Amino acid sequence: LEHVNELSTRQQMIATAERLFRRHGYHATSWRVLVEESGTPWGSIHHHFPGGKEELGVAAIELGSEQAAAFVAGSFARTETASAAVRLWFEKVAEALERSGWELGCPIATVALETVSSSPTLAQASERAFARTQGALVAELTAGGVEPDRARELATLIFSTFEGALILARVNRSREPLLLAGAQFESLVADALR
Amino acid sequence: LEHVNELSTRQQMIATAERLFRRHGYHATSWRVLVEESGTPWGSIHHHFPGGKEELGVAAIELGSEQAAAFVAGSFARTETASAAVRLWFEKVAEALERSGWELGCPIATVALETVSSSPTLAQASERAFARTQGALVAELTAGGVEPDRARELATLIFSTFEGALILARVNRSREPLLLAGAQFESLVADALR
Amino acid sequence: LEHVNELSTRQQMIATAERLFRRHGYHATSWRVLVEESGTPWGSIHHHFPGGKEELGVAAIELGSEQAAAFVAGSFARTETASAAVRLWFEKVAEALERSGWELGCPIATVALETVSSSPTLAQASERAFARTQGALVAELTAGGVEPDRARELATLIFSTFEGALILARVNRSREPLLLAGAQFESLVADALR
Amino acid sequence: LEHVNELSTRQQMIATAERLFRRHGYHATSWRVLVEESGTPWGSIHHHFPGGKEELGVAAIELGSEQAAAFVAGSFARTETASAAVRLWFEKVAEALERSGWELGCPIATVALETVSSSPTLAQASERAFARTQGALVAELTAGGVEPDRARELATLIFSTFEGALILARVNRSREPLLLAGAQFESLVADALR
DNA sequence: ACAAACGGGACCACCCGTTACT
DNA sequence: AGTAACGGGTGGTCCCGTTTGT
Repeated sequence: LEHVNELSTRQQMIATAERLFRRHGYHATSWRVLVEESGTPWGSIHHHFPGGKEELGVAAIELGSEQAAAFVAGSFARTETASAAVRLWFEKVAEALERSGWELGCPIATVALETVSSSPTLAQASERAFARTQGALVAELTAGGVEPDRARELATLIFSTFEGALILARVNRSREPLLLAGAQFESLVADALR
Repeated sequence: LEHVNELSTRQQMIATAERLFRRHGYHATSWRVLVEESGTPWGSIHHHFPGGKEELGVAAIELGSEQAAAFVAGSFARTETASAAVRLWFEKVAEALERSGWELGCPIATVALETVSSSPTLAQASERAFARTQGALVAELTAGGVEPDRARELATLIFSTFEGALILARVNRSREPLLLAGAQFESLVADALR
Repeated sequence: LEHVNELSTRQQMIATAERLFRRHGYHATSWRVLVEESGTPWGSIHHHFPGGKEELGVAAIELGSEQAAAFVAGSFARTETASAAVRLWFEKVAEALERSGWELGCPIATVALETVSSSPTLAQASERAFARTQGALVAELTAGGVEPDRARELATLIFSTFEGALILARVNRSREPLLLAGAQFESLVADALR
Repeated sequence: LEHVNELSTRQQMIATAERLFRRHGYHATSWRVLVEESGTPWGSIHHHFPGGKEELGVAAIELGSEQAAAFVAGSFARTETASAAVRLWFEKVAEALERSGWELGCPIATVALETVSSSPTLAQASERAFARTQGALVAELTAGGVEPDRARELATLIFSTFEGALILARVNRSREPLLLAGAQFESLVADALR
């Protein structure tokens, strides 16, 4: 029973951190706000994260990439063709973004940009996180019938656009960049399937 | 003469801020570091930026968007077709990024992501800055022969990809995402020119 | 007028620090207590001591050694022979210690012992401070007629005993160690004068 | 068997504490560092030291005074006259101090100075510890032929000098203060033996 | 005897904005 | 146009003691 609690405290901190990092970024998220939002105890911070805030950042980024990869997989699971899956993915993300009041962007990008030039640890975590998400996309495209080399190329392109469109959509408070990209890549992937 | 000096001090602060924001982001850049890096006087901060750090942020973002728009225009000026220009743009940015030790990313994106959900002033400045850069791209594409409506769509798509590829390139320390996108959009723009 | 105030704030902080370091040592003296005791503003700490607590420590140690050297000189000024001066010095220190409720020991020794193995900066400051005080004693002994080489030896011996007796007197809440040492060195110095 | 283990763990913690207190003092020595250095388990702290850090401090000081008293006795055991013993004592301590990289000073003085004005418990422990060491010296001098009253006086003087010279030697990274004092007291004790 | 987590609080560093004065 | 100091506040880290459960 306690084991559940222990897991829960650390996990709850990470989940809250992931949300706060998405919204306000790494530096603007303080431990104080984190414990207030998550309802977890101050005093256990150092116990659960002996590596300090950096360790929290790494954990949050990892959680974010897991969720992102799962989101990709979910879109492919719900559609018949890879091309439709890509479109659905972009559309669902656009919807979720709008529903959050344009607040919940990519859980990796903000922290990555803030820390890539100052914290090697977080920079590597960001790289791994992007690679994992992109890897999920490559796997799904290949499974969907795209030739492996082309799948890798396409995934890099699509994922780049995804990240950029997510930023533009958030700043412009508009789904358009994501929807446009979704439509464009639907046909591009369809071409690759022939 | 004095007016020149004042302008110069302010301008120097903004230029240094633009560089530091690109590298470390908004919150991780303090006035102290700024005056150390720029060699400008402490005491003039409030005089030149009565609006505080936010005003500095707005100015830096504006400077960044001017430079980005000029960079786009430069690529189109140096090539014959719009499709070649897009490719050149991505390639040149990739080169510049690598030359900076993968440190100098987009001057708008980092600050935008950090502040979009907390500072309306900076959020609006980011939106305007993205719009200006994207607008330059639309103008060039139209001037290059792309049909206006398609030019707007293409510009949104290309710019989205540009922003995302810039992030991935920086985090992965690789030009590939930018080069891949450049190549892809060269043919897409070429299609639009027919 | 303001110049006076400025001097006063930093100087007041140092004076209070010297007192607190004497009483409780370096690590047990916090900035919070310091500003409370001295009535100086929190916000100016970093302005007056950009080097942080270490810089405060160095300044306090320097002040302490100045006062100690002045105390030595004062004893020699008030007596006719060097031997009587040494005795008077030990006696006056013993009185002062008792009057302070056995709280105000050596302003250098505590900080020195706490930091000699961890802060080179403070270790050097301690060494300089001891050297200055001991140097004052050498100068006075020489001026009093002791042969220079013997004066240096005697000063080292007397100062060692002074520091140790101060500790024992404080811990035992007794003037005896200091008085005993004073009496012993009176005759030793008298021997050196023949 | 279990009893042996328990004793050993506690004893190991005390021994490590004694070393760390000598080097860095009481306040700069944390439980975390202690368990890391000693390799003893976290969870046993409260079991072995229900009185908290203060109890550890008392135990370390007691251990220190035992070792110091034994060191004194050892010097007297290895020499024929009390005067030679005193000199040997100072010389051996000077050697040991230098061998430790000028890090291992008196196991009592640092903690004593840090806590004498804030923790009555530790202050009393320090007083007892000094008294025990000094008492060993008195006993040896008396056994060596010094008249009891003079032995007490001499011991106070010598021990004062010992403590002070140990500080100066450590801060100056020089054996000189200890050697000088040893030589001086050799003749002083020799005088007392006549 | 040990382990894991809680829990509040304190540490020093540093932040940004403002004021008084040159 | 620039200086120096003020001023409150928060940053992340770490501390020591306690509790709960093996």
